Amino acid sequence: MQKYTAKGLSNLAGVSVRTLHYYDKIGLLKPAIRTEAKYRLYGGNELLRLQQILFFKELDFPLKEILKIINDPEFDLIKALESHEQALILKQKKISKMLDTIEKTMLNLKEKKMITDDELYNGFTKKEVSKNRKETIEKYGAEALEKSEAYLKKLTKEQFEALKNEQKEIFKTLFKISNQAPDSKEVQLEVARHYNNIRKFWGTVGTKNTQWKDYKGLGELYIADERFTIIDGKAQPDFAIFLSKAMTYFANSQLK
Amino acid sequence: MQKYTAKGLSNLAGVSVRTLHYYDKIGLLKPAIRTEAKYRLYGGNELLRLQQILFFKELDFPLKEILKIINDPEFDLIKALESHEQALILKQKKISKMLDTIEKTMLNLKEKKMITDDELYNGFTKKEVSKNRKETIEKYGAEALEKSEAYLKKLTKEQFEALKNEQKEIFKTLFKISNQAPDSKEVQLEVARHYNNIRKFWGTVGTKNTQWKDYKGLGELYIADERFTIIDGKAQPDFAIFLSKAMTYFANSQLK
DNA sequence: ATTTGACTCTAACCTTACGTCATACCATAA
DNA sequence: TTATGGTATGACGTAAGGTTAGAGTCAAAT
Repeated sequence: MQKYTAKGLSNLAGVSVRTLHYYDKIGLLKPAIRTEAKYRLYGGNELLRLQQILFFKELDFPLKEILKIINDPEFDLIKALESHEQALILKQKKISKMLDTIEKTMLNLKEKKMITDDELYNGFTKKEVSKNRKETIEKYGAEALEKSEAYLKKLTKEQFEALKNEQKEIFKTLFKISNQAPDSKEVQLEVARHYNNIRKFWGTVGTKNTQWKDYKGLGELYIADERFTIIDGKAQPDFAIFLSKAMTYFANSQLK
Repeated sequence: MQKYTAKGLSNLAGVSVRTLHYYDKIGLLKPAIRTEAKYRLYGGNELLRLQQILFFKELDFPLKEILKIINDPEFDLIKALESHEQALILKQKKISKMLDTIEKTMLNLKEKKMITDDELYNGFTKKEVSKNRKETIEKYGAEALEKSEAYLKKLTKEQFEALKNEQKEIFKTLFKISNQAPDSKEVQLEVARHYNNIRKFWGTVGTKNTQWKDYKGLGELYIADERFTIIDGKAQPDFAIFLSKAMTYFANSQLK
């Protein structure tokens, strides 16, 4: 009868040598003999037994169960298969539910979702857009703009509208006192209100640390996209810069 | 803001306290504060964060993945959901395959399958059957008979027919030399042939040890069921006893 | 005869997501 | 004041092996 070394059997059956060691240890598949040097040697019977093991393993039976099944001929195979079948059906149902949930979640996200590039810059001509981008890049670097846009695209439309509309009042108040220093007490107080107002859109996503970074990024976004700082119908780029400075100061002061 | 103690949050969210400890340790959910006595206290934010965690956990995301998702707002949630969806679909397909295989296996087993009590004793009148059983019990004990019958019922029809028919020749040879001692060399040689012949029906099921036990059980079966030892049309109960002895001797000698 | 290179052995630690003690500390009500 | 019950840390256990590490073995090539 032919003998297989560990590697040999491993190659034949497509399992790792470690697996054979393990099966040996737990008594699932002992080698036919051990050489003088303790080498495992398997014969044809062991190959067949291994194939049986792999059959049940394919069906996701735990090894302990497999051990029972092939060691104990008294074992009621049909019953085992039936109960295993039930378990698998349950698993399948659970997965179906999860798939449903994922489907719904994605639909939700996609529906309320992501502003397209077009939407992002609607109301501007392409020329204006590229000019705006160019200027922003010159002043703040390409990275800052990229981060701003990436952030913006992650907002839902809902959040985008909220950003544009819900804070008009705070912005008006801030605009009025924008002759003061960005780090003055009065300005900072109003910025704090702005922060609290906006924070709810982030929910609990992100650590506090990343939220401060986001908040600074939002300031840069205000500079990059004039629509946010339209006060009484007119864009106010200087105010956007003032605002960003005030926000950055606020975030930094909160960081420690 | 309201505070939750470990148990409190655990009750609210339906997770164990140990889970909270664990999430704390791996940095997935830190308590808002620790009291003087190191007690964990969670706030509303932590409750929300925990609910997010549980949402993804429900979808079978590993905790590491969840950590990334809710800590890094840059993380592409949709992509993550999509790839997870694919993984789940694959899982489902795999399970479907397994269910198929199980179905087929069970069909196979049931088709070729299990001898009914009727079949087991067809050809005998009920009286003869109960007499046979009674005698066997008297001679070998109830346990031996039960084991024999249990074994027999686990055979497929195919195997049952094989047992009845395929060994006629070996039996005839053995019958001829049944005047010798059961442990004589010549008898044992023939028994070895019988063993090798029959062993193929067991395949690789069972350890060698249990196979020897089975072989002895088979000997008792021959005594209990006269159909196996019909030589040239006549039942040979004495031969059955002789045979069983020879088989037992063979099995015992092989055991060491 | 020796040196490679490919294998082999055992032992031990690592992984996931906690459950389950063990031991000691803390808080509150009767 | 004690009984009761919550809390903390630490350590071990789970399933099925993966992954080194250190040491021994085998056959072929030099």
